[in-house]
Amino acid sequence: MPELPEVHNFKQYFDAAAIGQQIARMEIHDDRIIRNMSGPVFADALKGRKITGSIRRGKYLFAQLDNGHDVLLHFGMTGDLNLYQEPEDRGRFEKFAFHFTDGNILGFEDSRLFARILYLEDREAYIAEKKLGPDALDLELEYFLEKMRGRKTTLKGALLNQSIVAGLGNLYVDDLCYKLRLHPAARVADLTDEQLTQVYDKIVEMMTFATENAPYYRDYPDEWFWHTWRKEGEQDPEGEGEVKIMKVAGRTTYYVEGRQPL
DNA sequence: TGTGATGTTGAATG
DNA sequence: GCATTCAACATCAC
Repeated sequence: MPELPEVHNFKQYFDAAAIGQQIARMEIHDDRIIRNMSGPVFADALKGRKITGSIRRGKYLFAQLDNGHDVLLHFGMTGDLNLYQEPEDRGRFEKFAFHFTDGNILGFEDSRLFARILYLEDREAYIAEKKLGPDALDLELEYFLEKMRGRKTTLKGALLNQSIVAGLGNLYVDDLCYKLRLHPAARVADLTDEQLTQVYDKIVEMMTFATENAPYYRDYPDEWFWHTWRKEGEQDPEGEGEVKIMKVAGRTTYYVEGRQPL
């Protein structure tokens, strides 16, 4: 479940489990999600290292090592972390695990293998190469307006583009469009600066709420469009129309016909 | 049995 | 070089 708020939760979990820990050894069951080296080379690079901190940018979580390098943890669609002590508590989908010197084990699980794990000598160079945009919580209005103005793509397509803003995914973008009564397939170029400013404000508001209330923000289901009632044909709880499904930017998209006119 | 899934990417095209 | 679109990735669960 990884969009920005979920990765924020992963960071909190990771920090509590791993900061200050030394890696006694890595256990690797399947190295297909390790994208820039083989499993044995990855394990060798990490053995003996200490974890000193972590940095989250959008959906990317960089685990910092005591040699100045980083391990990038990107959770894909189904990535997860699992801290345990006994081998029998290993998750069914664990792909590799950090074995710390104090006996704790931090497993990285991923059923669908869309996660991306990279050993990075230069985090900033990687971010630049990827053209990864600013984290949604660090977004500045002027930057956002300049990046968005005149784009020919859809509103949803632009908000999913991690080089404009890092952190939004399919669910939160639908949520944002619903809240602002904007159609996800609206052309960005057709939106006014005033509308783009509303989008900006809503991005910051939603991500701030979710992270400040982490990990309990899901206890506020009424805050989230997708959480409680997202099914085609249902009525908008605010009485403005019927839920419809369409493909936008290649993703299944839910919106309320009438409430979100094109 | 078929279908779709909270994401990214490389290739193709404009 | 940039912007945009889209199939492909691999597996599981309903």
